[in-house]
Amino acid sequence: MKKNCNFVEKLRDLGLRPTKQRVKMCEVLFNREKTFHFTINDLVKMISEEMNEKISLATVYNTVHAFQKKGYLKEISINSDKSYFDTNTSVHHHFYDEDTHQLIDCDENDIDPVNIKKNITGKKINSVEVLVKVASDNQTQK
Amino acid sequence: MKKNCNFVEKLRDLGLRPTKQRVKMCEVLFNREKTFHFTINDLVKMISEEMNEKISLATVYNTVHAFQKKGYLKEISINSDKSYFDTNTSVHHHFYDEDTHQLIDCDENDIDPVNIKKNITGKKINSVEVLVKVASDNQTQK
DNA sequence: ATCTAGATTATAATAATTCTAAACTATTGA
DNA sequence: TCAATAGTTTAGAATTATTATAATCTAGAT
Repeated sequence: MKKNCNFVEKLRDLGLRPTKQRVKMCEVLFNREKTFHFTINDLVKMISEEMNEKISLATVYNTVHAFQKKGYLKEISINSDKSYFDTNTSVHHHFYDEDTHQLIDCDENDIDPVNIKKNITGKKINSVEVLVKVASDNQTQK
Repeated sequence: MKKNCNFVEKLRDLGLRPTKQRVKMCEVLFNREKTFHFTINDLVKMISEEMNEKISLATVYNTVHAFQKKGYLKEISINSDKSYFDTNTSVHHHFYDEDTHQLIDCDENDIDPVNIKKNITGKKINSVEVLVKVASDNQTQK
């Protein structure tokens, strides 16, 4: 997606102090061709394996939540014992494979735009997320 | 919704042994005019407050999951520290109020049917859920 | 009435997440 | 340049939801 980005500037733009840890996390998360989904646990592993770094678990949580609040990451609504995040912050939807527990991005053309005809009075719509749960053809629904 | 249902028969039909605890839970969950959403914690409270009964937490978990597996309850995909269940098992969608953390059923007419144009090869669609996150008009997105 | 598979229970264990408070550091401005 | 400070990181403890365990109990069959 982005290459050799100046994450220091990007962080400053978001109003986040560009600490060593945050810049490292930006590199792991955003210095890639493709966006992807992850859990906190995945991310901690990536940091230690890909970057050979150790960032405190508390900092990983803090930073992911800071990025999320600034709209730099998106949390995906799926009922699971853990939280899933997405580096793709554009409006898009997901397939969830109940066999493999994998999340797969819906292509823009896979699902027609969702038409909300009536909203709750006095509220504004922050997001519209579609989750399509799929499983093997030859098994009963979980 | 249902009144004076024979929950013993209903449980048997589902292939679940109609124990005292399961019948009590059916009464709390399904002996109402309206369907509703709850967490395990809500349910435990309802059992002790409305019915003046004490059912072990493990049994409440077991039973809710048994009901879910049999399609008598539906789990709602929302990212939260706890799981939400719905006594309305028909296909319908939800508003989630980020201010009050309340789940609200979408009326059948609030949202047009979601049109999935392309599915994952070899998989069958088990469910399509839309979650519309809303918040007060006069505040920044959470 | 007895048997037994399935259910219930209290409690322990696990796992994700948040809290805490001390140590550290990026930025500001003298 | 350097100290002040507000924001950040950290290890570890605390919290919370959920699942596992293993002993006891019970609905339904014989």
